[in-house]
This record gives sequence, C-alpha cells and structure tokens, in this order.
Amino acid sequence: MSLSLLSYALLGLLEQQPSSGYDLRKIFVQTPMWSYSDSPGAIYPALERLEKSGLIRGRVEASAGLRQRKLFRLTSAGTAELKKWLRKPVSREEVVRGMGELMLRFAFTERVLGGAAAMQFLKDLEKELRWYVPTLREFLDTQEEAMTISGRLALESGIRGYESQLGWTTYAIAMYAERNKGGTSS
Amino acid sequence: MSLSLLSYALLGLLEQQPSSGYDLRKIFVQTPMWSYSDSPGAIYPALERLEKSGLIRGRVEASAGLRQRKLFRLTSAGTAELKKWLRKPVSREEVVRGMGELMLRFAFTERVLGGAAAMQFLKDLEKELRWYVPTLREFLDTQEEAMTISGRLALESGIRGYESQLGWTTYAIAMYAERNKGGTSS
DNA sequence: ATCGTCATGTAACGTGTTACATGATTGT
DNA sequence: ACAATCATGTAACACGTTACATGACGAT
Repeated sequence: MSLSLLSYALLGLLEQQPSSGYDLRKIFVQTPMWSYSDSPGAIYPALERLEKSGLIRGRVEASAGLRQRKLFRLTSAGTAELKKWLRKPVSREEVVRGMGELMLRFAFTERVLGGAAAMQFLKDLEKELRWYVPTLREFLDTQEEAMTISGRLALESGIRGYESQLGWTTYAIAMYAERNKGGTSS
Repeated sequence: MSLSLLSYALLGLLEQQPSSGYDLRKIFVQTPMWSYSDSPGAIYPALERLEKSGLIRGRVEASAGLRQRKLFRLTSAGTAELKKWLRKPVSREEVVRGMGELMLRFAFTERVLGGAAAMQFLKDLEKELRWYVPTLREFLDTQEEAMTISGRLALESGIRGYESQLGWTTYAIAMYAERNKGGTSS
C-alpha cells in the first residue's frame, strides 16, 4: 500500500483534526511552502481514494446552520498506515532525493509518535547530512573544471541548501533537548 | 506551447551539446540534485514529444564502430523556445513556488543569453528573496502560538532554506562582478 | 558461449493539472 | 436581487513511474 505524498499529507492533517476537503485546501493555500496544490481536482479524488482504501471515513455533518460539509477522520487502519510511514528510517537515498518528504514526515512525527521518535528522527537526519554535505563538496571540487561558472554556482546553491538543513537539524535537536529538560509540561 | 520542467532541462542540455537519450540519462543519474528521473520511460517519450513539436531533431549517427546512437540537437525553433523560457522575468510567484525551476533556468542562462542576463537574473532573484524572507518570518511570528513545536521547526527549516538562497545570491553576484572586472577571458 | 553494459524503446498505470460545473449560503 | 464566498465535485489531459522487452557489442 504505497501512497502519494499528497495522500500522506492529508492523513497527517486529518490526524490532527477531522476536516473537510475545503478545510484541507485552505491549509495548502494559506501555509507557505507546504506547496501542495490547492486544486480541488487533486484533493477530492485523493480523499476519495483514501476512503476507498479504508484509511479515512467521511460523514456529512451540518454544523450550526452552515451548509453541509463532509468531515473526514482517520480510521484505525489510517492511523496505522500513517504510523508505518512515519516510522520509516531516515535513509541515505531519501536525503539524496530531497528534503521534501522528510520534512513532511518530521512535521507529523512528534504528534503521532511522540517526542522521543522526533528526536531520533533528527539525530538520524543529522548523521546522514554530515555524510552527504562533504560528499557534495567533494563532487564539486573534482568536477569544478569541467563545469561552467553557472553550473558551479547552481551546484553551490544546492550544497548550501543542505548545509542550511544541517544547521537547522542541530538547532532543532537543541530545541528538543532544552524543552525536555526544562518543562515537562505539554 | 508550455513544456514540462524535464523538457526544458533536456532543451538546455542539448543546447550545450548534441546528445543521445542515453547520454542525457547518464547526466541525470550522475549529477547530484538535478534530480530528474533517470528512467527511460520519462526521457525517451519526452524527446519524442520535443521532436514532434519541431524543437529538436534526432538523427542516427554510428560513430566509430559503436552501436547506433540517435543524436538530438536543437532546431532554431528549439533555441527560440529555450530563450523564451530563460527570458521569463523572475516573478514573486515563482519564488514562492520553490527554487527548482529558477535554479534550472539560472544554470542555462549565462551560456544561452550571456553574462549580463545571468547578472540581471541574480539581481531580480535577490530582490524577490529580500521581500520573501521577511514575509515568511512574519508569518512564523504571528502564527507561532497556533502551531506545534514540530510545525514551527518545519517552517523554520523552510525559511532557513530561503535565507541560504539569499546568501548564495549575493555570493553569486559578487562572483560575477569580480569575473567581469578581472579577466575578460572565456 | 555467456554475461554485462550500451542503447532504445513500449505499455499499463496512477496521479496531478486545468478548467469547468453546480448549488447552497451569506452579505448588501 | 445580486454577487461573493462556501463547498463539492467531474472530465480531459499530460506526464512521470514502474516494469518489461529487445538487441547489439565487448569482455572473459
């Protein structure tokens, strides 16, 4: 049972609170950088598929004079599928492919799997980035002469992106560590 | 005539040198972060489409005992289409959507449109990033309390990515400025 | 003789994009 | 009465993914 990124995003959001297709669309429109399409042509069919697979269930709820909204919530199978996805180990290949899916997973991890899992995620990610960034630098150094200035610069831009991710990872680890030390609350 | 990103990537690469589908695939496999799929099922049909649109022309060339390779090169219509794409102004919306297409365009700009165009591109990009980064920071500040820790951190990661891009942009501008001052060569 | 790599394709499939359609509700 | 927004869909289409297929060439 392999789902698209959009489907996982929907599962994660529905885990946070039952929502209608319209609600979910608004989230995608309003939230910067979670740039999934806000088009109904993507979201409604995706919800339909998830319902057919038994991962979510929708029911029409006309709350307080508003027009009918179909609220979706996760089934137990849906929660299980979401957890399975979130528990996937942070792999080298995934890091190479890009940060998109990894950051989406991180955004849901703490809520669904707890703080310890989120911390583990960050540590695994940090490890992989500490391997990948030098790998990229090395590639740039050895290939430098075969590239145009623009090519070099474009690659440099990508490497800096990963370096920035690495910086963020250590920052995030510190944030988590501090929060777990200081207050046990919430 | 709107093409997919992959198609533009192929046009840009073919402008640099005539290549076979296999050559192009190798580039995607070997180059980190230009992560377009290396699958023949994407590249060969894309080349076919480009040929049907008259943007490239392929001819079989059996060079020196090797087995037959179909080498593609740009037609004048292809060059025109590539230039049209590269000349698109750097727009706010494009920056919000992500850096992917912009960096691909930058990688080809100098070669096809010349150094001045590349410099202009960078300056436009810098301007948009100087607008967008504070916008994102503001969003984070105002929404902070409504978000989970993971949500905040995920957003922070994205913002840092854009900040890193901004840093790179100024760096790249400096590189270009220096090169155009120092040596006129190549 | 056989295996790996070079090289080009094809066919089924899923899914996102774009654009259109519909009707209810709220505000003026 | 009318427009704007809420809310859900649908249909055509393009494109990439996955997996399979084919055959030539070079090496052992």
